[in-house]
Amino acid sequence: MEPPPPESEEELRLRARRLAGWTLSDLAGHLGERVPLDLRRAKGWAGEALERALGATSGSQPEPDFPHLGIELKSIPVGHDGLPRESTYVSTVPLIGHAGLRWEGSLVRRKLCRVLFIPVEGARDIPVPLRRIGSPLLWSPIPEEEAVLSRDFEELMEMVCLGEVERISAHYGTYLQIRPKAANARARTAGVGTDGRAIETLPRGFYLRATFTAGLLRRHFLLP
DNA sequence: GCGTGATCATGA
DNA sequence: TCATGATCACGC
Repeated sequence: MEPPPPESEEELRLRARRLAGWTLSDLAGHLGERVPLDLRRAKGWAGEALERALGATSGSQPEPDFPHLGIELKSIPVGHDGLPRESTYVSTVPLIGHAGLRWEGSLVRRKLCRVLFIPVEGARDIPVPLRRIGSPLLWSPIPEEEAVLSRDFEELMEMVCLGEVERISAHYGTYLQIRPKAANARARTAGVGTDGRAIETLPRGFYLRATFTAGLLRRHFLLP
């Protein structure tokens, strides 16, 4: 049910390809689990179930899901048109001690360097157990995409380091954006305020815009 | 609280 | 209608 980590990229591709066409009910049965009938209290279930089925070294470590292969796994909820319904979480935003952090040395780059996207039907009118898993896409950013991602990252991190975290909204960034990533709006973590003073602020995460991932899927599949 | 997996719910 | 800001669960 839960295989060891795949030994090669090819093995991972084959495992993912085998899941295409399965429903979430099939996936749960394969893993010996129950499918949640409502995702409101199980938002990460599909993504975590795919990790288990593919042999990702689970856990919440800040590194790609398949560290030995340098591959990050992302399930992506798609509508009836096959296009993403949601943005994609990438990683936590380092809010302190990262002045001068460049794209090249970032966790965001390490994770986005190679990503296995697995589309999953996400239309709300399809009961969760009946939602189907799609064909996987092993993606790496083309130079033009990486250039934009790199610029977004460095511009956003510059704001963070200059003490402008509180001024950052999800409107900033072309492909990459910063949004809250916390249990609730009262959560607090250490950050830098104006004048470089320490502040307590809402934890944030980097996300890929849905319009960006839509572009990826369009490039590789026949989509509107 | 942190970092992971994300989707929900509502205001624009 | 859709993206933003808010929220849910889990292991540690």
